[in-house]
Amino acid sequence: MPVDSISRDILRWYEKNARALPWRHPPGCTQAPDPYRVWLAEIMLQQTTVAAAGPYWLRFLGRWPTVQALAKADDADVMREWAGLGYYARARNLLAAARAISAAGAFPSTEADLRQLPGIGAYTAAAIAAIAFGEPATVIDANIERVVSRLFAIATPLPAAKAPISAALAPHVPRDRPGDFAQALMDLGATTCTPRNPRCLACPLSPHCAAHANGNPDAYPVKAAKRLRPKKQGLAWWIEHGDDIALIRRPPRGLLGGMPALPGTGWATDQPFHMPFEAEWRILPEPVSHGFTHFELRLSVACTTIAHRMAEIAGNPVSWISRKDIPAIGFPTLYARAAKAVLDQSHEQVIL
DNA sequence: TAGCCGTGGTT
DNA sequence: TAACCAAGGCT
Repeated sequence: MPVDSISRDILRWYEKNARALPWRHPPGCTQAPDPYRVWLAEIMLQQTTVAAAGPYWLRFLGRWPTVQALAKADDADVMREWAGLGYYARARNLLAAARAISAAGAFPSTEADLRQLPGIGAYTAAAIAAIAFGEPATVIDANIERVVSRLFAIATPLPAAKAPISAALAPHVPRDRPGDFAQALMDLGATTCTPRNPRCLACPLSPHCAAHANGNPDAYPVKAAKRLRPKKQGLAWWIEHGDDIALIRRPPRGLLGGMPALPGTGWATDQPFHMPFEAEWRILPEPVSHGFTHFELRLSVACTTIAHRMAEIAGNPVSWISRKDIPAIGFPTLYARAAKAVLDQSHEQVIL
């Protein structure tokens, strides 16, 4: 079989330039990595930077060192540990998959079997199969899409370009080192074949690269135009009773699904403020600005103190949490910032 | 298919 | 500053 110069050159580059990551074995390592660790990393890394996922991976692994341990965890504990990382459906699917794997008695070891688990799609199934089990799967993530679309000057706009990209890459996957090959391409995309201003002079694949030869690597990959994000607004209610704060839990699916939250109005482009009951309300001078994937939110916060605690607010069941427990409640970032704004303000008043 | 789904860093 | 982007999956 002839030597594939593309896989040879990228693997050679990887020997010298692989990023040292806590879940990764060094290039050329003959010992297979623990599939649980690889899976946990891959889920956390979906649409998430290495820098953001790293501390979460270490904490999860310390608390739940095996898939069996994770399978026994309480849902609320897992959601609290995930708080701040975003895309909370990943955490719900992670736990569901852990329980399925634990019940099955063995970790799925093929791309096809991995693909059946919740939270594991085409990319993640191929990545785990290649990295943890040595299966010569064709791994395609956003980095590899960029590298391959430049390498072969594929002008079809994403996401339709996915199939031609996969077809172009598949013949180059080395059967003996598919995991290193995938990770090498991802590292190359992250450090060298970057979205803007790619460092072609430092790239081991530039001799093979059609976009480099054309002089316009920046033009790839071609992407469909994306819609602009609408601006929405809303009001959160910070309701104190003695030392306690009223919290709700968001519905199990959808935005911030299953996460603790402050009660409040809905969010919309022209959402009017209203209060859930008559009281003396004080509105914080500045709303909390928070960007979601498909809209931007300005969340104002209205504060009051009540004499008699209620079991529900605006139809939502309420739990009362002590002030000192707020930092450990596992708020998603939006509500963590809203709570901080309130607590910072009351702190100022004490000082003044 | 395309919209939904978080957050923080980079340019 | 605003847009872009990240080891995507689900419906």
